[in-house]
Amino acid sequence: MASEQNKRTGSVTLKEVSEKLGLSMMTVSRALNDKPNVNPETKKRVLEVANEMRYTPNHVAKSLVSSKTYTIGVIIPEIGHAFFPEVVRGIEEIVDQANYQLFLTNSSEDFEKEKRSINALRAKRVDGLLISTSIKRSDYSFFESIKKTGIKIVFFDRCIQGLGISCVGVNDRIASKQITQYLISQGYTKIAYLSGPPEVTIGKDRLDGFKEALSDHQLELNGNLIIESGLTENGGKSAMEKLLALADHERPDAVATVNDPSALGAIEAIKEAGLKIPDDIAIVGFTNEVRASIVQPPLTTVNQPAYEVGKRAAQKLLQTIKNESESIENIELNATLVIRESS
Amino acid sequence: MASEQNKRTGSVTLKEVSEKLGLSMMTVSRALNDKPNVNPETKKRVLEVANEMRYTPNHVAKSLVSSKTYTIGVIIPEIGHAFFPEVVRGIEEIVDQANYQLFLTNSSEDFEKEKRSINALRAKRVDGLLISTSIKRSDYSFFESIKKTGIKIVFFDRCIQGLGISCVGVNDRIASKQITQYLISQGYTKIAYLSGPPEVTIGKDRLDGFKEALSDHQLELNGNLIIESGLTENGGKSAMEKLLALADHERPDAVATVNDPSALGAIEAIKEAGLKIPDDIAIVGFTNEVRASIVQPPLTTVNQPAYEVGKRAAQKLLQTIKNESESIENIELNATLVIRESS
DNA sequence: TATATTAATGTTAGCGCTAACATATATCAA
DNA sequence: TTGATATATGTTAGCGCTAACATTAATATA
Repeated sequence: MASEQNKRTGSVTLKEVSEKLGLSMMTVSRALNDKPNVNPETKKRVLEVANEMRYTPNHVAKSLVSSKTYTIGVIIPEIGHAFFPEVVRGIEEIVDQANYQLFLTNSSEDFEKEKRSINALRAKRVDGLLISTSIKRSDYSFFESIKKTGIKIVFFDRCIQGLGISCVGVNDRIASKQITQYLISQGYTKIAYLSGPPEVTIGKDRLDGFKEALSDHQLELNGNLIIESGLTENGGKSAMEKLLALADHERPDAVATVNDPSALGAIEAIKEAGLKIPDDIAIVGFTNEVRASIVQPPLTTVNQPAYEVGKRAAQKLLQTIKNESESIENIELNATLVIRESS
Repeated sequence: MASEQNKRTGSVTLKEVSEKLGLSMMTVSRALNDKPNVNPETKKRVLEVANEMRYTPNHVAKSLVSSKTYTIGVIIPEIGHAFFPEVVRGIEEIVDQANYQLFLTNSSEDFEKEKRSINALRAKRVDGLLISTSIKRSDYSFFESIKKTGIKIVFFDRCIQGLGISCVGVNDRIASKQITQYLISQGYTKIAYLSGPPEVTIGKDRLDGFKEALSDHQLELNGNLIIESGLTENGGKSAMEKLLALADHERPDAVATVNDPSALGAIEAIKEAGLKIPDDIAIVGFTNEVRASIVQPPLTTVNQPAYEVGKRAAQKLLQTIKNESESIENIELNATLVIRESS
């Protein structure tokens, strides 16, 4: 293209602009960065010429000088889960407003990949990291060691406690308690629960909330009515089939579930058994994914403020980056009940 | 923490590692980057000490030297649309395999934001850009000008032709033609169409495919049966209401639509009118979003290979980055019909 | 008038790294 | 023994930019 272009990279450098103007690089730099002590007319000329030459500042060089990259890294366990794109939308909005850019990596629930990504992002010198971890075991030494490097981190949705790292999540225990209380208030008494994997926080917290609601209302906790379904539709279906195979006097009149897919699977099983929802068995989900409103009958569930989680996590991270002494917080957002016809 | 840490950034530098080892920076650099002419024993020591000191190479500095950042930028119109997270998943997979990182920005269908993001990413010196543009007008001068800067670009899903930029998309015209042909093969003859905005490629292409299928089968094109619905559920519903208000002899026996939301809206209208699907009116969608399989009756629609679009686009971009003389291609992936009960 | 003050610009050095060239030592052929 | 060749290491310069200090010219103050 134009003759002023740099041979090496194809882009115009400060030096080239300053030579064209007959000024020092420093003056041009000051003019372009709104620094004081630049003659207004000089500034005008600089801006004109820089524009004309299509000068684009090299942020790589800027970052090397300032040791700030204005980038953050985001680690998502699975972008395919409807929850996370919404979180990312929230993060992106805040990050964009602050003129940061966002590196996205999808760990696909693979902790090895997550580690590789985090290390790559550290090498890229991101100013901070927003992590929803895929780790299932309790070996948090990796996070301990990267915390020691001083990089700013905020966890979201899937948090690890006790590391002194801020976290933004949804209070799953309370939400699960609320939706169970709702079932109880509707007069159901034999309430079953399709639980998630106990080693994952959401699995544990939601089950805890369920149990708490029962005991608050002096309802007996029947161990036979708590079945592990995992987080999938298939899991929900086969778990429900087990419940339906119980003797009449044990059979539940309502089912709470760890998430919507699990509830959707359970609905299938109930329908196949020729039973009516909610007349024979009521059911509630957790997540409020797209299908929840359209399944027959529409599913009562819990809406998680995904977008808000993203926004708050990003805000917290940017504050932590800006302010060396920012406090470590555990921010829990409240989910809301979405009452539909399945209960 | 450890005393070897750099005062400025908190991270260990090559210089610090080399001083500890009593070697020159160059030797250490060579050892760490698997360059030839390093004594195997020296290399071993270097690796040990670097590890011990938790040395993390500074890619910002590397990038400045090499003018390669191993990053690409991805511009998405709306991460909230189910199609795009899948595309991103495909992109991420390829990009990760090649040890690149991915900057994600969500333009929210706002072209001004899109431009700002592209410029910011250029300043960050991304090696390439993957763009699904939000532009609706036909002023492509912005893309012409950034193309001149020499940055590598591949469009995906929403392409702009005639700029000499590669593109990976789904052949909407053919897919739309196929699903219409399917309706025809089922014996429907009075087929209506709920169209998208004509100024968007998908709006135009899908309508074209519909028309082509009709004319290929010598079916008359009744202008009254083509109604603009936009891309939303509400639009689909009110467009369908207009069709239902037609005189009996004009009323369609089947409806093809520009996308699933529009079809879902139309289904609502048909149900409210007390008509049966597909007995009174058949309907087909386009996109195969999550709700399509769960709506009553399950919706016959077109499945777009979103994940594949992402993969191919990322592959093409990486090739374009690697190979200066990579050809400009227009890659069209085929959508597949998903036959369900609504037709 | 001499001197301090401010405004506008310039020079130097360095961010962390590596390419390119330079040097030292060991190994080989003739 | 001499120089040629290969191996291992070191030195210099520079990527594009800016902080910090230096200089010059213009203005204000005593």
